[in-house]
Amino acid sequence: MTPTRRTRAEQQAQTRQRLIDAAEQEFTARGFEGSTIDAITERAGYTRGAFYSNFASKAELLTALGAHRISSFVRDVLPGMVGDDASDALAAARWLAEQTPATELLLLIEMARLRDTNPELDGTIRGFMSGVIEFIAEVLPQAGSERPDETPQLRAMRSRALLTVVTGVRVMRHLDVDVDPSTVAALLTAAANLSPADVEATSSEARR
Amino acid sequence: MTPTRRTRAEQQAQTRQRLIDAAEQEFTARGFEGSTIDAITERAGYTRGAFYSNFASKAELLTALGAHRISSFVRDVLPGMVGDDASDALAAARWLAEQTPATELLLLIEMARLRDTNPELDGTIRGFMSGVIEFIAEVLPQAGSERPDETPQLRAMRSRALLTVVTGVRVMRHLDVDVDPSTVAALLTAAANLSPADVEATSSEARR
DNA sequence: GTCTTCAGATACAACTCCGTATCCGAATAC
DNA sequence: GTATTCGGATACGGAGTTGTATCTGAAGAC
Repeated sequence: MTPTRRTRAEQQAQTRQRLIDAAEQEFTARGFEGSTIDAITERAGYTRGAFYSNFASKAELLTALGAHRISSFVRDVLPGMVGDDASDALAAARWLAEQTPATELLLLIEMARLRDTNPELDGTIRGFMSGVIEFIAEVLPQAGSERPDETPQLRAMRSRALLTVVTGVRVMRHLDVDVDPSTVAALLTAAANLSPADVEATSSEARR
Repeated sequence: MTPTRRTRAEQQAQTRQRLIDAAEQEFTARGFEGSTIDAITERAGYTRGAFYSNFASKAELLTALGAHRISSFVRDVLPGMVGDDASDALAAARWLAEQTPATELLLLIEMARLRDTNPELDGTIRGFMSGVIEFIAEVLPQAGSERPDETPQLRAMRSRALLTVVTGVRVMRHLDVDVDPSTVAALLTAAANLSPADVEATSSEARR
């Protein structure tokens, strides 16, 4: 059925990966403490023995999962979100609306809550976020390439603003609040086109 | 030490409230499944007996906590966030930045994750969100009262947009990403001043 | 003042989960 | 082909958690 690996190293790598995948599903469905090692291994098609010969503890599995998510999210998901087809803000908004529940985001939030007891997660989270922000900053200019005045700082600022909006939308969706695509699109373009002038303007304008 | 209530009803109400407060701390610190009834009751200064004579299960306590949070957040926290002193967007942004970790938001996210196993949470979440959105919609006009063309729909739209941005910022902060106050301020005013024209513009503008 | 009721404490039984210790069988080395 | 190594399975002890069942002391009724 599944193409069986041959060498021991390949075999174990596959086992390890399946455990990580299963853990992601369990974690997002039941939370970290809510997930049991038995449930994870069973979902992956193994027993507890397989788990303990690959990881020392549940926390270590979480760390491994975080590291795995960093790369795959930046490589596979983000590009469709900011670049390419989504250079149109409205398209990006629709893409956001159609996305399946924000698994990695919820995972990140959970990891953040576990920082106190598992300090090693701190680096994982930080790495993930800076990776995402850098990626967005790189892709951003394509959507507004007619503006040559962009400093790296400005791009970074716009990137963070964009990520903030995207995150907000995803959380709202997770909380069953509908934000209609045109609103999302408007927010996205506002974030992507932030300029120092805008920022100056805000305080005086709102101050009436 | 603590002013002791007299009647049974008052006494029990106090106990119940203390259990709810303790539960909130435990839940936000360790998550729902991560918290034990023993830890909650002990933190509140009671034993398991007190718990089971006030709640049928941990899930019921969570629901009670959610209901309690709905009112207190809308009454006590939100006003400082959108109205009054914060009619200045920059002030609102700073207020956001200074806020302690977004306890009720994290609680809400956790509750959303538990929807599948506890369907009654669905109504709680929905009630909370619509309450917040309505509140923002009511307070909003004060900040931009010179615009008389506001339809209820537009106000609702702006309210949702604002809440989206606020939520995004709070999550970013929880994930240790700094979004500087001026950026937040710019996003907030953009959200608060959304107009149908903006929305129309986005698609064509971004489409180049 | 006596009796009743009930909030909360204590004790207990069943269950679940974790981690280790032991075992098995198939790749690797020779 | 035989010996060895090691990924993964099985078995078990121990700790922690939940829910119930029973008990107690003080508030309320009369």
